[in-house]
Amino acid sequence: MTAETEAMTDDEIHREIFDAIVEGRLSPGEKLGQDELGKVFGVSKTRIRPILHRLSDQKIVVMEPMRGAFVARPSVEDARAVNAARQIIEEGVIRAATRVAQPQHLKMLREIVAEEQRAREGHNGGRAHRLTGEFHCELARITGNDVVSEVVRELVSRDSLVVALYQRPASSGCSLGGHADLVDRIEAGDEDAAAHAMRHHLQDVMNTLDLGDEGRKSQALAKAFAHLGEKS
Amino acid sequence: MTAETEAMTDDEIHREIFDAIVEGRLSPGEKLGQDELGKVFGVSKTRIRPILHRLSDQKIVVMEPMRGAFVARPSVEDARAVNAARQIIEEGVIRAATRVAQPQHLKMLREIVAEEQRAREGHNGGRAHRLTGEFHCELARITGNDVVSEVVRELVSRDSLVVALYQRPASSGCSLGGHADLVDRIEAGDEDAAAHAMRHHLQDVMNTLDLGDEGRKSQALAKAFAHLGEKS
DNA sequence: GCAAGTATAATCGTATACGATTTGGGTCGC
DNA sequence: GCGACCCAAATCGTATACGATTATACTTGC
Repeated sequence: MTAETEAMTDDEIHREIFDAIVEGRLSPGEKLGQDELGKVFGVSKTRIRPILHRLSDQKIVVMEPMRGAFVARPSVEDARAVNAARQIIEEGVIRAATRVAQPQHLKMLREIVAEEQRAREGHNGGRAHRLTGEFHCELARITGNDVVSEVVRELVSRDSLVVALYQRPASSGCSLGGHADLVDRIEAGDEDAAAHAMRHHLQDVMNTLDLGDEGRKSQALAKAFAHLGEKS
Repeated sequence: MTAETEAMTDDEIHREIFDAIVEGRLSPGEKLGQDELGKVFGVSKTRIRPILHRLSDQKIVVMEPMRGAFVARPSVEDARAVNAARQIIEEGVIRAATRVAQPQHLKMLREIVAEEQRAREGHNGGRAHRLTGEFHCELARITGNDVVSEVVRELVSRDSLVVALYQRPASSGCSLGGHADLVDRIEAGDEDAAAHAMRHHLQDVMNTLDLGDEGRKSQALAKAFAHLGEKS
């Protein structure tokens, strides 16, 4: 269990929890006990608390006063806000990327798209989703600006929780051609077309989500026992 | 001194230090002792440490291991990176803002521009600079997206330290017409022109800085005693 | 039998205490 | 006189300890 007998740095512990959440190993709403995490990583909760606060700043954890930390459970409004923010910010990103993109960059992007395709064909939804995020991060990296990369990375990680909560069961392979299309526009050097495609791509992703039934966040139980009663 | 006998929440303490840095009350490089801050706010350093870490995540404080926390002292590369990131991200922001701007929004922007002008005429450089940041934040607010507003706010705050370090002494009133021009483009509804103007505006701000002499960050002492010897 | 009130256990938030590391000054040797 | 070494004071980082608050289970009255 505590395989790491070696001392872990705060950043390592942070990344461990961060990845566990973004990759779906920890589900939204799950409790993150301080003493419990402390025992897992072999440290005291004195070091756990600031890490939880940091995750809270990144909006992938929520801390309820005197109750503890939980994996964030973004509301429908949050989901729409993050997606809208991505439409605004990543428009600037893809415009900048289109201006400076080199053949090597396009090659890298196409490789990710291909891997994504393979993952989908193998019905590996989790891996496909990870690569989707990776694509957008790599796109940001083309700008050569670490600050931009960090911002995009944060937004993408927040979206991970959104899809974990609101993804339609059978629609893991939705916007198949979206990314390939973006690369084409970038390669063509058509900045306006690339920007337009990006906005619609993100809008498409939004539309594949199941944001209609508002109560899904608290309907996990209702869904689990749906077979008991059909009415209400 | 500790006027606040009432208990302050962590966020209040955070904001207090944050504002002190952004408004220039604390200069880049200044030491932020944990025990010292604890005594100032009447709490223990257990509560100070996470706050310093949070400021460190926001990149306006740096924490050197086993040495303590200091007000950040962004390098020339950092300065360029933040400005470049703003050019990329705020292009998306001003495009989105141009699409949805209402007369009331333009009125608000023009008021800020006017106040800025007055502050400059009154040779109140500090206030003028604060309003410059306010302008960009208000622009982001037009999008109606809190996530975007937060991102812009963070970038603007980081730029505060850059100008505190690299601003040319006599050039506090540099890009006078820049903001008014931006509002005109938005009012005209010309998205491309607004985006173009934004990029050049940020580039202009960059050009007014004194990034040439690389060592300015550690030349505070050298400059203070420049009269002693001209050679070196 | 069920609801309300109470007591206990568990957990959070903060202060205090203690080892680890750095910094500045002083001393010794050259 | 100058540099290297060493020691003490200060500060950081972490663990432990303790009050405060909440959740759970039990008891009691209706």
